[in-house]
Amino acid sequence: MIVLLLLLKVYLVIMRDLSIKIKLTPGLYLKDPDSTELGKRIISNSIVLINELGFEKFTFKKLSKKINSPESSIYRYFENKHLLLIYLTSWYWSWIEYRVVLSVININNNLDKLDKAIDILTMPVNEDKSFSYINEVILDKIIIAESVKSFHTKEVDVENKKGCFESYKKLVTRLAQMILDVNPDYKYPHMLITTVIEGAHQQRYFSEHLPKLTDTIKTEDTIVAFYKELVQKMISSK
Amino acid sequence: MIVLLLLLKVYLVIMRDLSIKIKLTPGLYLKDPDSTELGKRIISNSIVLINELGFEKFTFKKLSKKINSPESSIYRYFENKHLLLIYLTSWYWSWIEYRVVLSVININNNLDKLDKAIDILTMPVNEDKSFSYINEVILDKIIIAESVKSFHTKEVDVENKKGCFESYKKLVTRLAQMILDVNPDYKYPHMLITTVIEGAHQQRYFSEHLPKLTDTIKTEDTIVAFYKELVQKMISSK
DNA sequence: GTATTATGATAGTATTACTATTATTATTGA
DNA sequence: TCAATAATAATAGTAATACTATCATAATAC
Repeated sequence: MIVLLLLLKVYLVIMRDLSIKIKLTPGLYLKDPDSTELGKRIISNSIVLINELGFEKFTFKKLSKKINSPESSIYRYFENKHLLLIYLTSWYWSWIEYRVVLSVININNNLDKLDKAIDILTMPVNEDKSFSYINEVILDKIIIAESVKSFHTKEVDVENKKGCFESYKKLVTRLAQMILDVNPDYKYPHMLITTVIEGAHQQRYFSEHLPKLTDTIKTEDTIVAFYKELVQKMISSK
Repeated sequence: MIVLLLLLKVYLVIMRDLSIKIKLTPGLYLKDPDSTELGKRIISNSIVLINELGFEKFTFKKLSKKINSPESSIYRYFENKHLLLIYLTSWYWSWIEYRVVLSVININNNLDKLDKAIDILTMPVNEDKSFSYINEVILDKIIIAESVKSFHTKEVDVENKKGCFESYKKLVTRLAQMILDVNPDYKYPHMLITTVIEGAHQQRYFSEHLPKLTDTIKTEDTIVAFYKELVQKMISSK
């Protein structure tokens, strides 16, 4: 009983610690949106609006109407909508990493750990985990539909130097290490992981919009199964 | 000797046939750019300019300056720059399919055929095959950097109905069939192929801009090797 | 209770993404 | 060969986008 309570405490501390840690590098914003009420309204409403309009048709003007604040106030938080998108994706990847860490903490077999982690990377987010002011279900949709745009720009090298993609790199690094923990000789852990992460998102997008490009079945989750098999076959020595 | 000449003739007929076949569905354009001098200048210069500026900063205005024709003339060929991008990617996938068909025609082992096809899907385009007025080396760069934007929009479903993505689907269907020719029991041929195609492009992009997300080595082509192994391991009936 | 900071209100600008109109060539076809 | 047709050029214009600037006001901190 005491052990259980202790475990629970460890959980909560980690959760609290990590939830507080979803503070992102200052290179992403002009003013930390997590530090004010307006900032939080910008984040939560931009998620809804980007999902509704798509990133191309989303503008700060429209967002300003939605939150009843002047456009110029939004510009005090983010240089432009592209950096806001990077902020959202960074938050997302940090949140995914937090969930990976949490879900793996009481597993002591490396293969099982990796398996659990792949689950989190490839499964869709179905319920809002009610992480403060961010709707994770909608954010997950945005990531599937829009996240590739965050790094497919001419500014990618400059932004990369500024640290804009650290959250994603951190997650990939962690998972690459988890692969190496299972098979220390495996040569391409980063390629494998990004193939899985981006591939799973891509397949989800295809199954909704371009079903001829995939083989998903409505009733069962073929995507998770496919990428789990992929990882297993690739890292099995021999 | 006669056999050789006959083979050559078959080659040329196929080449001519396919090269002529890189006429794309009329849903993509208002006026076929392949039918006029101006249309061809629009295509060839847009490839160069999109590569230079990136798709976001590319505009019909800037293109019109480059080709010394009014902006309104470009609008007579394409409704907007997004449909021009779809046109370019469609042309690209049709061209890739043409190369796949050609490279595989004199191989009679299904596994070797697939292997050769994966080569074409995953290798970068190094030399301009001088296909008329289109620079395939630069086009390949655009596809790697920008092609995901062609279908990651709110209009994807409408455009899909108009046939905008038929070239890509046709290629994927052909390769899925090639997988089934090797292993008729394999369940996810489309997923596997899109994972390979998009994955290879993604890894090339990462190796240039976000190297922490991949494991490529400058000296050798790890990307081709990685995805070949992936396909082989996935379809081998264990 | 003043200094600081955050937000609101308003205005303005260059560029983008188009549409429209008319003039001028080039091509076709009778 | 001349008229009709089609294609392009030249020019103008508009609403929206992507910002920047300024000043007033409200909230908070010391």
